[in-house]
Amino acid sequence: MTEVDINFSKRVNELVAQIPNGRVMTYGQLAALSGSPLAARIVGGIAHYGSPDLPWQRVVNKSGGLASGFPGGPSIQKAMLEAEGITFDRQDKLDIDSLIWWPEESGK
DNA sequence: TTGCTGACTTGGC
DNA sequence: AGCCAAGCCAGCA
Repeated sequence: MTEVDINFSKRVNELVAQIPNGRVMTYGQLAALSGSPLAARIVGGIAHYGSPDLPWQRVVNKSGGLASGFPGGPSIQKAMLEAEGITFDRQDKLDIDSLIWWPEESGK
């Protein structure tokens, strides 16, 4: 009955679903926003065993690189992000500093 | 039921 | 500069 009723996975699930087009988020951010900044791994687990309908391709690691174990390979994720309007500085690296998105920035 | 792995992050050497 | 180890929580076997 309270906001704490939301589970970790549910919280991450909602956040990923709210990522706008042309923006990306890091696992650490999703984890921190979900309540545990060190639970970045859990976000990945949720991504694999969570809702496949969410834009997990917009979820990247803090290194500015793509996620690991992505279905099809990082090249697929890169192609998806490029289709969203994201530009890559390297073969598999993106400008995380410019493409990173925060839920509080959604109105800023 | 318990145990282990896992789509990561950060700090220390 | 790059590499190693520890920590977190949830889902599957």
